[in-house]
Amino acid sequence: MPQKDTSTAILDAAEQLFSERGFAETSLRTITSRAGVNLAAVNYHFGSKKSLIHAVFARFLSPFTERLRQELADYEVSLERQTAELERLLGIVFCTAMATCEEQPERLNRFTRLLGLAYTQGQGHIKRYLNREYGEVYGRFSELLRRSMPELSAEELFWRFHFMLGAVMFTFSGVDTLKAMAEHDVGRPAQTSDVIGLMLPFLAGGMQVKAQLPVLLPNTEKPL
Amino acid sequence: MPQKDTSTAILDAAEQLFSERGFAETSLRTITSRAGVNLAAVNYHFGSKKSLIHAVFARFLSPFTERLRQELADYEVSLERQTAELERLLGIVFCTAMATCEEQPERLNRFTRLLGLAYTQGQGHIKRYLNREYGEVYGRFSELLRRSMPELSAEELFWRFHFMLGAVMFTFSGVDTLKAMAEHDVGRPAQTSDVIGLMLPFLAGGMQVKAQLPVLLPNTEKPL
DNA sequence: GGCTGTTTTAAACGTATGTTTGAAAGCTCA
DNA sequence: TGAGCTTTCAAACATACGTTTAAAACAGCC
Repeated sequence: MPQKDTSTAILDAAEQLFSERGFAETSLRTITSRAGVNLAAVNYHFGSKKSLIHAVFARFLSPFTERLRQELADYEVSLERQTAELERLLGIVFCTAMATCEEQPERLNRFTRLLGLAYTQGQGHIKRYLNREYGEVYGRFSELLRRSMPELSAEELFWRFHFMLGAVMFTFSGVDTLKAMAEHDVGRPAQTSDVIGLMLPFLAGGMQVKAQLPVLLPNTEKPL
Repeated sequence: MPQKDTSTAILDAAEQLFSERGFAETSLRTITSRAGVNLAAVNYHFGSKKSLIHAVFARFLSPFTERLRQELADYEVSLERQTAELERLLGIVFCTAMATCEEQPERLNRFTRLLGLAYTQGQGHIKRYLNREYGEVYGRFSELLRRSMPELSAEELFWRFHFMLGAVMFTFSGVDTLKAMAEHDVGRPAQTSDVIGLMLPFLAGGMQVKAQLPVLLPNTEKPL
């Protein structure tokens, strides 16, 4: 096979290593030696480590957001004939993500993990980059989400949306570890699509549960 | 006021800085200068950066797990007279956490963020330490969780538990940012207890939703 | 006051990192 | 073939890090 070009060798190694160890914990030397290229190649092809990180995100997110923009537009049109439905909207996002890397399903895990790292780990420049570059599609999605749950107050929608985001991010961040644990505990191996199948009802159930004031502090009557 | 002891000054600074930037991104020099102590003090009092990280976790987790162990034992006893109930069990964990740092409510956010970082970020030694030191209480909790949802298969319970964990971790990891966003978007400030109040129904709703095979791939009939 | 053990300090050490350099190698097209 | 451009390479650079050291400052106690 024709050996792959230096830039993509670097991107492949970086994507995998970043997702395994985080950004700060992965050195350019580790990346370049894994990729089988010279250390200086990163600075030659990408300029800096920061730009390499951005490029790793862009390689996945650009095709993904392109597809998603289209899918959301179609969905928006379809709303004129049928009613908004949460699970369908969420399904679109998952399907678009899976379709974006259908020849390498493990990339989906790696990538959600990268997104989770970008959100939780410091490295403010990543969040700024993502927002600048892909913030618009995100805004369109959350508008459609709002329309699919018109009975929810803005406040409840905001928080529930982030609860959902957390469940997704966290799960896919550690999905390989979790799959191994699941196989060990439960005795049955799981595929990514199985996990999504289990997650969708959970998310929809949490999003659509009737709002209520719960007994916030069950134990206030006993001495703490 | 009597200036605080060197060790706790270091722990305070480390707890805050780690939770803001992550472990690898926070240098001992930043920590000691924030704490107003000499650089060598960390190695003198804690031995190494690793041990400092462990100590940061221990300072919160030891009292917390101590309380939680007791609360769970009480709950277990109460199960002999009343039926298991998910929201009550979850409420116990939240309340115990809030009670552990009731004079400094912002520590709860910081701390969940640290736990989230420990889970998602590499640094395998942290996970090993946490499991070794506090794994037992976790096991007791998950057993009680199982009992509160007897109708769920082991597989579904496993995954739903981690979806829930993700929602909690992610939310509290970024709860300060999220509160600010919420105030900006929704116009109403939120307290941590408000967030918990909104989260509990979401979690319970997702956990208890009737299992079903959803239309996994809504769009398979259209060309991708 | 002077001794003993503890704590603090400034300085240095060794190592790892991201980046730069300037020459060598490879490639394209006339 | 050979000029002109792109790409690779080994080496060095500057900086930041965690850790160690040995002397100074401090504390408690006889």
